[in-house]
Amino acid sequence: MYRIGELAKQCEVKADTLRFYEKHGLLSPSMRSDSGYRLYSEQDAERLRFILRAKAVGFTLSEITELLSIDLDKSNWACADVKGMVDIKLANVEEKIAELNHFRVSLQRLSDACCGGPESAEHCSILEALESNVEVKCENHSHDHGETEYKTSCKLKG
Amino acid sequence: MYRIGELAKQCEVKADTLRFYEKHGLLSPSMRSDSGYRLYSEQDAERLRFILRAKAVGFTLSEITELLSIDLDKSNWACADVKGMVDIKLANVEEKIAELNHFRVSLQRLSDACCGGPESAEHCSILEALESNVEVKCENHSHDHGETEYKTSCKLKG
DNA sequence: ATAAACCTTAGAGTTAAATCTAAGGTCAAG
DNA sequence: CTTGACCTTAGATTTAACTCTAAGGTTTAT
Repeated sequence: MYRIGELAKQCEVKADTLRFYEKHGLLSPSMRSDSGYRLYSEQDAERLRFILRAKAVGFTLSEITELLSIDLDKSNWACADVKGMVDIKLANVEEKIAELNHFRVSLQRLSDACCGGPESAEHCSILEALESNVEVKCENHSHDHGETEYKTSCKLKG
Repeated sequence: MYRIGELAKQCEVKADTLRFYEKHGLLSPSMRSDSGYRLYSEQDAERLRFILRAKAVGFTLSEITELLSIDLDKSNWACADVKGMVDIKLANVEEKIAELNHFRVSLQRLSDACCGGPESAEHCSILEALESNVEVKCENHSHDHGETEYKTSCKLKG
């Protein structure tokens, strides 16, 4: 039997987290000591590891609750059910990745459009792009800082 | 001048959101009507569009607050400062993408390992992977449901 | 016997960005 | 003159997953 701090350390979580999981029905210690300390069995520890593995692949705690209840009652569930959950989650994750990729591309464009030098930001392409509804379309840019020699290889398209 | 609902509709946000932005110092209407209604100028509307564009590339509201204050005081900032913000955000977004890709790969492996059929989940590879510290290593799998003919092309590695 | 390290509880706080509620005032149309 | 759509405010709620606080009890080592 492990006390809360022992199990926490072993699984690299905080004792707080174990209390939190208990409050939310994910994991309860199978015993209490005479003085009321939580005592976790090896089975409890395994359940915790299940939870942590499921977290590591991206499931939320409420999804994990569902997975745990399926796991305890496997014979009443089909593979299709379990795979369905994974596939929904996968679609979910792919959607978030797509959104972030959109951010990434836009940010990269902004970054590429700006010289990043010590010049005043008065003509900064990034700020200009945010000010007007303009799409940054290129990769290299030199500001017009009133100098006579520069190359402008960047086009803004409204 | 636009009333709150008009500007909200025009920019496809809720009036609540505009009040929220005001409370948090991002956007205040330049006037109030005699009866206390918020009245937004075209300049206010432009500021809102700036905010929404910055949001669309992934900046948080507090980052946008910073961008707005730079934008209003450009001459005291360098391109490097602005590009720096974008690059930090970009790194940030790339980190999140990497994390989600990790999830995606793990989920894909789990999904591929499971037949997804109507069979009982008693021998489901997904649940087995979550139960034990096993890595799913392959793409195709048929369960051993006690049948005599099947192919197991999936290996689990402990 | 006392200090340090551990444990208990209930409940509040954190983060981000809204969203909602209640109770009421304003305005234009019919 | 009343109905309905709009507006006002302050403040509570939402979501997820913790994290922290306060006030106190237990264990272990010296």
